[in-house]
Amino acid sequence: MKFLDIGEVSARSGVKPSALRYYEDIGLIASVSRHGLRRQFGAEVLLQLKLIAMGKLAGFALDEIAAMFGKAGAPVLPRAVLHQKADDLDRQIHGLTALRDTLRHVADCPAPSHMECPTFRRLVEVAGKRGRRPSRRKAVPRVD
Amino acid sequence: MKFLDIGEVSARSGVKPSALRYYEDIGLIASVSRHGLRRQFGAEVLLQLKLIAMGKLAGFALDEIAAMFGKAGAPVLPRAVLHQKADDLDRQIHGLTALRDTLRHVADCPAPSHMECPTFRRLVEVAGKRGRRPSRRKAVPRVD
DNA sequence: GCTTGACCTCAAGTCGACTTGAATTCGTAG
DNA sequence: CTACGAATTCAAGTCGACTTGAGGTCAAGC
Repeated sequence: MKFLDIGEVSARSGVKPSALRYYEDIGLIASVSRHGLRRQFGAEVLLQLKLIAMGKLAGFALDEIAAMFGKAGAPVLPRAVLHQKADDLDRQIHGLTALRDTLRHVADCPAPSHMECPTFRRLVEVAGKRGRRPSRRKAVPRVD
Repeated sequence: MKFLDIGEVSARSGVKPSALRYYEDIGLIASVSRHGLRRQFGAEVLLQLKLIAMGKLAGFALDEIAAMFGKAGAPVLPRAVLHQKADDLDRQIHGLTALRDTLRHVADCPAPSHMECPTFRRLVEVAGKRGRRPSRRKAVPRVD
Protein backbone atom coordinates (compact mmCIF):
# COMPACT_ATOMS: atom_id res chain seq x y z
CA MET A 1 0.00 0.00 0.00
CA LYS A 2 1.44 3.25 -1.11
CA PHE A 3 0.54 5.45 1.81
CA LEU A 4 2.15 8.79 2.43
CA ASP A 5 3.34 10.02 5.74
CA ILE A 6 2.90 13.60 6.71
CA GLY A 7 6.29 14.81 5.53
CA GLU A 8 5.70 13.35 2.12
CA VAL A 9 2.30 15.00 1.82
CA SER A 10 3.81 18.24 2.97
CA ALA A 11 6.61 18.03 0.42
CA ARG A 12 4.26 17.22 -2.43
CA SER A 13 1.60 19.75 -1.57
CA GLY A 14 3.59 22.57 -0.08
CA VAL A 15 1.36 22.54 3.00
CA LYS A 16 3.21 22.37 6.30
CA PRO A 17 2.81 19.37 8.56
CA SER A 18 1.38 21.57 11.28
CA ALA A 19 -1.26 22.80 8.88
CA LEU A 20 -2.07 19.26 7.80
CA ARG A 21 -2.57 18.20 11.40
CA TYR A 22 -4.76 21.20 11.91
CA TYR A 23 -6.82 20.31 8.84
CA GLU A 24 -7.27 16.83 10.20
CA ASP A 25 -8.26 18.21 13.58
CA ILE A 26 -11.05 20.22 12.10
CA GLY A 27 -12.12 17.36 9.85
CA LEU A 28 -11.14 18.92 6.56
CA ILE A 29 -9.00 15.97 5.57
CA ALA A 30 -8.53 12.51 7.05
CA SER A 31 -5.63 10.14 7.41
CA VAL A 32 -6.43 6.54 6.58
CA SER A 33 -4.46 4.90 9.37
CA ARG A 34 -1.41 5.07 11.58
CA HIS A 35 1.96 3.45 11.28
CA GLY A 36 2.96 3.49 14.91
CA LEU A 37 2.07 7.03 15.84
CA ARG A 38 2.48 8.33 12.34
CA ARG A 39 -0.43 9.31 10.22
CA GLN A 40 -0.72 7.62 6.88
CA PHE A 41 -2.44 9.53 4.12
CA GLY A 42 -3.96 8.17 0.95
CA ALA A 43 -2.93 9.72 -2.34
CA GLU A 44 -6.32 11.39 -2.81
CA VAL A 45 -5.42 13.84 -0.10
CA LEU A 46 -3.19 15.63 -2.60
CA LEU A 47 -6.13 16.37 -4.83
CA GLN A 48 -8.17 17.49 -1.85
CA LEU A 49 -5.40 19.85 -0.86
CA LYS A 50 -5.47 21.40 -4.29
CA LEU A 51 -9.16 21.97 -3.87
CA ILE A 52 -8.55 23.49 -0.47
CA ALA A 53 -5.90 25.79 -1.90
CA MET A 54 -8.34 26.92 -4.57
CA GLY A 55 -11.01 27.56 -2.00
CA LYS A 56 -8.65 29.61 0.11
CA LEU A 57 -7.55 31.56 -2.93
CA ALA A 58 -11.19 32.46 -3.42
CA GLY A 59 -11.39 33.54 0.20
CA PHE A 60 -13.61 30.79 1.51
CA ALA A 61 -13.28 29.84 5.15
CA LEU A 62 -12.14 26.32 5.90
CA ASP A 63 -15.54 25.27 7.15
CA GLU A 64 -17.11 26.50 3.94
CA ILE A 65 -14.62 24.54 1.92
CA ALA A 66 -15.39 21.48 3.97
CA ALA A 67 -19.06 21.96 3.21
CA MET A 68 -18.46 22.42 -0.51
CA PHE A 69 -16.47 19.25 -1.04
CA GLY A 70 -17.12 16.97 1.90
CA LYS A 71 -14.23 14.97 3.27
CA ALA A 72 -14.85 12.21 0.73
CA GLY A 73 -15.70 14.45 -2.18
CA ALA A 74 -19.38 14.23 -1.38
CA PRO A 75 -21.18 17.55 -1.69
CA VAL A 76 -22.63 18.34 1.69
CA LEU A 77 -24.49 21.35 0.45
CA PRO A 78 -27.60 21.33 -1.72
CA ARG A 79 -27.07 22.07 -5.40
CA ALA A 80 -28.71 25.45 -5.17
CA VAL A 81 -26.26 26.64 -2.55
CA LEU A 82 -23.34 25.46 -4.62
CA HIS A 83 -24.65 27.36 -7.60
CA GLN A 84 -25.05 30.37 -5.44
CA LYS A 85 -21.43 30.14 -4.38
CA ALA A 86 -20.50 29.85 -8.03
CA ASP A 87 -22.45 33.03 -8.65
CA ASP A 88 -20.56 34.76 -5.85
CA LEU A 89 -17.41 33.66 -7.54
CA ASP A 90 -18.57 35.13 -10.80
CA ARG A 91 -19.10 38.48 -9.17
CA GLN A 92 -15.75 38.25 -7.51
CA ILE A 93 -14.12 37.49 -10.83
CA HIS A 94 -15.66 40.62 -12.29
CA GLY A 95 -14.41 42.65 -9.37
CA LEU A 96 -10.90 41.33 -9.72
CA THR A 97 -10.92 41.95 -13.44
CA ALA A 98 -11.83 45.56 -12.83
CA LEU A 99 -9.17 45.86 -10.15
CA ARG A 100 -6.59 44.40 -12.48
CA ASP A 101 -7.52 46.89 -15.16
CA THR A 102 -7.47 49.72 -12.66
CA LEU A 103 -4.05 48.66 -11.51
CA ARG A 104 -2.71 48.59 -15.03
CA HIS A 105 -4.23 51.99 -15.64
CA VAL A 106 -2.59 53.40 -12.54
CA ALA A 107 0.70 51.94 -13.65
CA ASP A 108 0.49 53.53 -17.08
CA CYS A 109 -1.53 56.70 -16.78
CA PRO A 110 0.74 59.71 -16.39
CA ALA A 111 -1.85 61.84 -14.60
CA PRO A 112 -0.55 62.98 -11.20
CA SER A 113 -3.75 62.28 -9.30
CA HIS A 114 -5.93 59.44 -10.46
CA MET A 115 -8.80 60.63 -8.40
CA GLU A 116 -9.54 63.15 -11.13
CA CYS A 117 -8.86 60.95 -14.13
CA PRO A 118 -12.18 60.01 -15.73
CA THR A 119 -10.86 56.68 -16.99
CA PHE A 120 -9.84 55.80 -13.48
CA ARG A 121 -13.16 56.78 -11.98
CA ARG A 122 -15.05 54.77 -14.52
CA LEU A 123 -12.98 51.69 -13.76
CA VAL A 124 -13.62 52.01 -10.09
CA GLU A 125 -17.33 52.47 -10.62
CA VAL A 126 -17.54 49.42 -12.82
CA ALA A 127 -15.85 47.43 -10.13
CA GLY A 128 -18.18 48.68 -7.48
CA LYS A 129 -21.27 47.61 -9.38
CA ARG A 130 -21.37 43.92 -8.71
CA GLY A 131 -19.41 43.41 -5.56
CA ARG A 132 -21.92 41.84 -3.19
CA ARG A 133 -20.18 39.83 -0.52
CA PRO A 134 -18.37 36.74 -1.56
CA SER A 135 -19.70 35.03 1.51
CA ARG A 136 -16.58 35.54 3.56
CA ARG A 137 -12.81 35.56 3.24
CA LYS A 138 -9.99 34.43 5.40
CA ALA A 139 -6.28 34.37 5.83
CA VAL A 140 -3.79 32.94 3.39
CA PRO A 141 -0.50 33.64 5.08
CA ARG A 142 1.79 33.03 2.12
CA VAL A 143 4.53 30.52 1.73
CA ASP A 144 7.64 31.80 3.42
CA MET B 1 -18.06 73.15 2.17
CA LYS B 2 -19.78 69.88 1.83
CA PHE B 3 -17.80 67.74 4.25
CA LEU B 4 -19.01 64.43 5.52
CA ASP B 5 -18.84 63.32 9.08
CA ILE B 6 -18.03 59.77 9.91
CA GLY B 7 -21.60 58.52 10.15
CA GLU B 8 -22.35 59.86 6.72
CA VAL B 9 -19.30 58.20 5.22
CA SER B 10 -20.24 55.00 6.97
CA ALA B 11 -23.78 55.13 5.65
CA ARG B 12 -22.71 55.83 2.09
CA SER B 13 -19.88 53.32 2.00
CA GLY B 14 -21.12 50.55 4.22
CA VAL B 15 -17.89 50.68 6.21
CA LYS B 16 -18.37 50.96 9.96
CA PRO B 17 -17.17 54.05 11.80
CA SER B 18 -14.79 51.97 13.86
CA ALA B 19 -13.22 50.64 10.68
CA LEU B 20 -12.95 54.14 9.24
CA ARG B 21 -11.14 55.32 12.36
CA TYR B 22 -8.86 52.34 12.09
CA TYR B 23 -8.14 53.12 8.45
CA GLU B 24 -7.26 56.64 9.41
CA ASP B 25 -5.03 55.39 12.21
CA ILE B 26 -2.99 53.31 9.85
CA GLY B 27 -2.89 56.09 7.27
CA LEU B 28 -5.02 54.42 4.65
CA ILE B 29 -7.43 57.33 4.46
CA ALA B 30 -7.34 60.85 5.87
CA SER B 31 -9.91 63.25 7.22
CA VAL B 32 -9.53 66.81 6.04
CA SER B 33 -10.32 68.54 9.32
CA ARG B 34 -12.29 68.46 12.53
CA HIS B 35 -15.55 70.06 13.49
CA GLY B 36 -15.11 70.12 17.22
CA LEU B 37 -13.94 66.61 17.85
CA ARG B 38 -15.60 65.24 14.78
CA ARG B 39 -13.66 64.16 11.77
CA GLN B 40 -14.68 65.76 8.51
CA PHE B 41 -14.11 63.74 5.37
CA GLY B 42 -13.91 64.98 1.83
CA ALA B 43 -16.09 63.32 -0.79
CA GLU B 44 -13.12 61.62 -2.44
CA VAL B 45 -12.91 59.26 0.49
CA LEU B 46 -15.90 57.39 -0.92
CA LEU B 47 -14.01 56.56 -4.08
CA GLN B 48 -10.99 55.55 -2.04
CA LEU B 49 -13.15 53.23 0.01
CA LYS B 50 -14.37 51.56 -3.15
CA LEU B 51 -10.81 50.98 -4.14
CA ILE B 52 -10.04 49.60 -0.71
CA ALA B 53 -13.01 47.26 -0.93
CA MET B 54 -11.77 46.01 -4.29
CA GLY B 55 -8.32 45.43 -2.91
CA LYS B 56 -9.67 43.49 0.02
CA LEU B 57 -11.82 41.43 -2.28
CA ALA B 58 -8.65 40.50 -4.09
CA GLY B 59 -7.05 39.54 -0.81
CA PHE B 60 -4.54 42.34 -0.54
CA ALA B 61 -3.47 43.42 2.91
CA LEU B 62 -4.27 46.97 3.92
CA ASP B 63 -0.66 48.05 3.74
CA GLU B 64 -0.42 46.71 0.22
CA ILE B 65 -3.52 48.60 -0.76
CA ALA B 66 -2.05 51.73 0.73
CA ALA B 67 1.04 51.20 -1.37
CA MET B 68 -0.94 50.60 -4.56
CA PHE B 69 -2.99 53.76 -4.41
CA GLY B 70 -1.30 56.15 -2.03
CA LYS B 71 -3.45 58.24 0.26
CA ALA B 72 -3.86 60.86 -2.42
CA GLY B 73 -4.18 58.53 -5.36
CA ALA B 74 -0.48 58.72 -6.03
CA PRO B 75 1.07 55.37 -6.86
CA VAL B 76 3.74 54.71 -4.29
CA LEU B 77 4.99 51.62 -6.05
CA PRO B 78 7.02 51.53 -9.25
CA ARG B 79 5.12 50.67 -12.41
CA ALA B 80 6.76 47.30 -12.69
CA VAL B 81 5.52 46.22 -9.30
CA LEU B 82 2.01 47.34 -10.14
CA HIS B 83 2.09 45.33 -13.33
CA GLN B 84 3.32 42.38 -11.37
CA LYS B 85 0.38 42.69 -9.01
CA ALA B 86 -1.88 42.85 -12.02
CA ASP B 87 -0.29 39.63 -13.22
CA ASP B 88 -0.94 38.01 -9.84
CA LEU B 89 -4.51 39.08 -10.22
CA ASP B 90 -4.68 37.47 -13.63
CA ARG B 91 -3.56 34.18 -12.20
CA GLN B 92 -5.99 34.50 -9.39
CA ILE B 93 -8.78 35.15 -11.85
CA HIS B 94 -7.90 31.97 -13.67
CA GLY B 95 -7.93 30.03 -10.43
CA LEU B 96 -11.29 31.40 -9.44
CA THR B 97 -12.72 30.62 -12.84
CA ALA B 98 -11.61 27.03 -12.49
CA LEU B 99 -13.02 26.85 -9.00
CA ARG B 100 -16.31 28.25 -10.21
CA ASP B 101 -16.47 25.64 -12.95
CA THR B 102 -15.54 22.92 -10.50
CA LEU B 103 -18.26 24.05 -8.16
CA ARG B 104 -20.86 23.98 -10.90
CA HIS B 105 -19.65 20.58 -11.92
CA VAL B 106 -19.96 19.28 -8.37
CA ALA B 107 -23.44 20.73 -8.20
CA ASP B 108 -24.56 19.01 -11.38
CA CYS B 109 -22.54 15.83 -11.77
CA PRO B 110 -24.47 12.84 -10.44
CA ALA B 111 -21.36 10.77 -9.66
CA PRO B 112 -21.26 9.76 -5.99
CA SER B 113 -17.59 10.52 -5.50
CA HIS B 114 -16.04 13.31 -7.51
CA MET B 115 -12.58 12.16 -6.68
CA GLU B 116 -12.92 9.54 -9.37
CA CYS B 117 -14.71 11.63 -11.95
CA PRO B 118 -12.27 12.49 -14.73
CA THR B 119 -14.00 15.77 -15.53
CA PHE B 120 -13.60 16.80 -11.93
CA ARG B 121 -9.97 15.85 -11.78
CA ARG B 122 -9.21 17.73 -14.92
CA LEU B 123 -10.86 20.86 -13.57
CA VAL B 124 -8.84 20.69 -10.40
CA GLU B 125 -5.60 20.17 -12.31
CA VAL B 126 -6.30 23.13 -14.52
CA ALA B 127 -6.86 25.26 -11.49
CA GLY B 128 -3.69 24.07 -9.85
CA LYS B 129 -1.55 25.06 -12.81
CA ARG B 130 -1.30 28.77 -12.37
CA GLY B 131 -2.04 29.43 -8.74
CA ARG B 132 1.11 31.14 -7.48
CA ARG B 133 0.45 33.22 -4.42
CA PRO B 134 -1.61 36.32 -4.77
CA SER B 135 0.81 38.01 -2.46
CA ARG B 136 -1.36 37.63 0.62
CA ARG B 137 -4.99 37.63 1.70
CA LYS B 138 -6.83 38.82 4.72
CA ALA B 139 -10.16 38.96 6.46
CA VAL B 140 -13.36 40.34 5.04
CA PRO B 141 -15.78 39.79 7.86
CA ARG B 142 -18.99 40.37 5.91
CA VAL B 143 -21.68 42.96 6.47
CA ASP B 144 -23.93 41.83 9.30
C1' DG C 1 -29.31 76.42 29.36
C1' DC C 2 -30.00 71.75 29.11
C1' DT C 3 -30.61 67.45 27.01
C1' DT C 4 -29.63 64.34 23.43
C1' DG C 5 -27.30 61.79 20.22
C1' DA C 6 -23.46 61.50 17.47
C1' DC C 7 -19.01 61.62 17.98
C1' DC C 8 -14.45 61.06 20.52
C1' DT C 9 -10.09 58.21 22.76
C1' DC C 10 -7.81 54.30 24.40
C1' DA C 11 -7.14 49.75 25.98
C1' DA C 12 -8.48 45.34 25.57
C1' DG C 13 -10.87 41.64 23.30
C1' DT C 14 -12.07 38.55 19.26
C1' DC C 15 -11.68 35.49 15.34
C1' DG C 16 -9.65 32.26 12.01
C1' DA C 17 -5.80 29.86 10.71
C1' DC C 18 -2.05 28.43 11.81
C1' DT C 19 2.87 28.19 14.16
C1' DT C 20 5.90 27.32 17.90
C1' DG C 21 7.94 24.86 21.61
C1' DA C 22 8.53 21.47 25.00
C1' DA C 23 8.36 16.95 26.19
C1' DT C 24 7.82 12.31 24.22
C1' DT C 25 7.56 8.11 21.08
C1' DC C 26 8.72 5.50 17.21
C1' DG C 27 11.07 2.73 13.40
C1' DT C 28 14.91 2.11 10.78
C1' DA C 29 19.96 2.33 9.55
C1' DG C 30 24.33 1.19 11.21
C1' DC D 1 20.98 -2.41 20.36
C1' DT D 2 21.33 2.12 20.12
C1' DA D 3 21.21 6.47 18.21
C1' DC D 4 18.94 9.49 15.06
C1' DG D 5 15.55 11.82 12.73
C1' DA D 6 10.94 12.17 11.84
C1' DA D 7 6.78 12.04 13.87
C1' DT D 8 3.55 12.73 17.93
C1' DT D 9 0.49 15.65 21.52
C1' DC D 10 -0.97 19.75 23.77
C1' DA D 11 -1.02 24.34 25.29
C1' DA D 12 0.08 28.72 24.23
C1' DG D 13 1.39 32.30 21.07
C1' DT D 14 0.94 35.23 16.72
C1' DC D 15 -0.99 38.14 13.13
C1' DG D 16 -4.15 41.27 10.73
C1' DA D 17 -8.25 43.63 10.90
C1' DC D 18 -11.33 45.16 13.30
C1' DT D 19 -14.95 45.48 17.35
C1' DT D 20 -16.31 46.48 21.93
C1' DG D 21 -16.79 49.03 26.08
C1' DA D 22 -16.02 52.47 29.38
C1' DG D 23 -15.88 57.06 30.15
C1' DG D 24 -15.76 61.73 28.10
C1' DT D 25 -16.85 65.84 24.69
C1' DC D 26 -19.65 68.70 21.94
C1' DA D 27 -23.09 71.32 18.99
C1' DA D 28 -27.64 71.79 17.73
C1' DG D 29 -32.52 71.87 18.79
C1' DC D 30 -36.03 72.71 22.16
